[in-house]
Amino acid sequence: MTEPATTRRARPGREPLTRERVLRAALELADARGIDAVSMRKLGEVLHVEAMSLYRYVDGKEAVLDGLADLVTAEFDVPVRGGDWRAEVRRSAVSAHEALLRHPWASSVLESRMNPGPTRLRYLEAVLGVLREAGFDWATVGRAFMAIDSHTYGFAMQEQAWAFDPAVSDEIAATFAAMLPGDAYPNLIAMATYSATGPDAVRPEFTFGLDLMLDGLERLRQGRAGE
Amino acid sequence: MTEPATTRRARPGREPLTRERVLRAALELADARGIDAVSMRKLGEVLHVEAMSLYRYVDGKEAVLDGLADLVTAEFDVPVRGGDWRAEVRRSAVSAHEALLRHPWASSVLESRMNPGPTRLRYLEAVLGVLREAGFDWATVGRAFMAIDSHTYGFAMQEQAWAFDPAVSDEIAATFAAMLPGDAYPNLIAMATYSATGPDAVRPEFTFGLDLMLDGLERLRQGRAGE
DNA sequence: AAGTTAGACCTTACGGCGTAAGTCTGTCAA
DNA sequence: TTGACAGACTTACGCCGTAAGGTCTAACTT
Repeated sequence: MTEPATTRRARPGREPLTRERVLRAALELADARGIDAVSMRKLGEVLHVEAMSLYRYVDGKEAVLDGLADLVTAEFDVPVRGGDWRAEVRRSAVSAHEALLRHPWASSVLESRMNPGPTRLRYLEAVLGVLREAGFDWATVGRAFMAIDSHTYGFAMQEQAWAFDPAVSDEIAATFAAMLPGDAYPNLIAMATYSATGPDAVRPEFTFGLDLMLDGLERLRQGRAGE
Repeated sequence: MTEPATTRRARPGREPLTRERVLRAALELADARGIDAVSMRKLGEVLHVEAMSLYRYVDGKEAVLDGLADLVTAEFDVPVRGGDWRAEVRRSAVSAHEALLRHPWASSVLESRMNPGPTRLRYLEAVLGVLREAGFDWATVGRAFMAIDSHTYGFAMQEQAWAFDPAVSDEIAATFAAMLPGDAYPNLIAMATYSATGPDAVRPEFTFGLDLMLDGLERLRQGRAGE
């Protein structure tokens, strides 16, 4: 698509639209009313513009989602070289997870995006760099990145799928017990009971799986160092 | 919705519709033409029925997706008690991953589903049982399950996002190098080059992250045994 | 000053979607 | 014979993304 070059002309009343303004509006819309509310028409409405006008700044709906993905990715902490690889990778993963929780719609959007945006590329570059610098060979770097990234996105999505209405979270166990065919699911019921009773006893913990993998990687790294 | 009870009457020409037939048709449609092709109208067309007729057997589009999710979940190997917990959990995770690859549309559908279906509940029950039997406390069982499941779904989705057209996979590196601003992404380019050159050198490997976590869990379990 | 131009925006239209509401039509129980 | 009713069809509404083309206006020519 043709970039609208430097703004030479502007309408009197309104400040001019830009790709940036469109995407920012989309982000607000998604945060406020969910990802399904992000339609070209509603987006136009928010910007006081007809839907079709957006197509001058954005290649279509899919491009809006790509842009949204990049905006959220920009909230990830980028790991820095030269430090403790494990701490850096952990920090970036944790921050990514937090960003995904801030924007509940984001996990599914980010995860289904082919064609990474510039921010994603920068993030990728940094993580690969840190891992490589830590001494992993390229094959392991690739696998480690895949594993950590998968866990991050996958976990955030699962968290949302399990996010029942918190108002009734105390009653989940009871509901479950009533809902399920009698004694067919003892473990499920025990689990539900347990997680409902204790003070947030089994609140999902992103770092559990993350640390399992980081520990394993570190062990792998030290094993290799001895070769 | 009111279940259509035992089939008492049937139209002459056609065999009667059932919830099962609807879902099976949806599965075929999704496999053949992608999840976006699963619309009530197209589904009706395939079944030689108007879209609205489907609503007698199925609560709506969302219920079709729920049903689809359950059908795919039914392809997962269920782990069995009494054996090696690690081998059983691994086998079930690997089979789940394979099922998700067989139905490329499935990861996103499964992952976004709240309200698990009966098959999912059975699967959950079995995995929880095996983990519990292995000696983990409930908190760890919950976290372990979350971690493994997240990795499974997350990995399958990532795999698809990275699945460029295989016909051009040799040229990815070149494309990348040309596409990216010069020397800003050295690691990315090195990685791309590496994975493009070697004989499928960095083909994504689901079991890498999975084994990292299983190893960690086993270590954790043995640590606890000594208490 | 007048004419031209190009960017920004709007209008219309098409084909698709999910589904609420209502209608027809055979079959079977009474 | 009649009435109920399951199983299908019809119509309609308000969404959606976007192709194609039109219009307005500020700024640049000349």
